[in-house]
Amino acid sequence: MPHNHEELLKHVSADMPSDELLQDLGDLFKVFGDTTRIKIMYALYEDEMCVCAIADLLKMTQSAISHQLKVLKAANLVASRREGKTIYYRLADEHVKSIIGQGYEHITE
Amino acid sequence: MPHNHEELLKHVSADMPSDELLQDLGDLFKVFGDTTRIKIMYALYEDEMCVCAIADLLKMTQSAISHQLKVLKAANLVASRREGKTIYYRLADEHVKSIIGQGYEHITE
DNA sequence: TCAACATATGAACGATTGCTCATATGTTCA
DNA sequence: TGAACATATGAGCAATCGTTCATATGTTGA
Repeated sequence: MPHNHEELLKHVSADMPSDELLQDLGDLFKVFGDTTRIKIMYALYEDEMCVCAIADLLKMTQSAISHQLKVLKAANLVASRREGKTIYYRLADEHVKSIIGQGYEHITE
Repeated sequence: MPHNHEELLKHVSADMPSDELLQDLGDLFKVFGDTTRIKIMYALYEDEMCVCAIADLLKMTQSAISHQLKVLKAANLVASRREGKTIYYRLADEHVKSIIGQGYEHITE
């Protein structure tokens, strides 16, 4: 007979967040899971930037950057403001820095 | 003439980590970017668990869990020990909890 | 109002990902 | 040693992802 985990499972599943929240968590981290988006967030670490400056910095097309900014914005990781023709993006809150910071610590150990 | 960001770019790119590190960061977060793996990490939050207990808990096949544990282990997010036929997995370090914790805070605001 | 600029968006395509299925490896006990 | 159990692994397939290309939207100044 395969071994029995009934007790353990009862305990652990009681402490598990809802499937919906776990799905949202995965979706959030998926946004961090791409080098281009990580670079964009790092670029915005200190100051806001317009789309074409980010494109110049990363040597990528304006379109590619724009698509990724949309993803970042949908996840509430960046915010933007318009100034004439230009749109400036900035990090939306401190979580971005602390999440990246923790990741940084993990890989540089 | 499109507008000029030379000064800004010089400053920002000086503060950017290496491409290799940014790639590693993206790869790390990619591992967090899947609901199954998030669930596994949550299951291990309090205590170690064997593979079949995790499979039972998540109602998934042993094979699927085993594949994902391999990904988690390659990223140094979980560690394992053998006890007879059974292999117990546990979280590898505190970064897992703090990264998930920061993500949790971000989405529950 | 129209040309130039800045950004956004939709379709399409190649690459990556997560699961399943079949099977292999490793361990215990009779 | 061989049957039963626990886990790992490789191939294959559908689904998702990130980019490009073409084009649309929005803003300014002449």
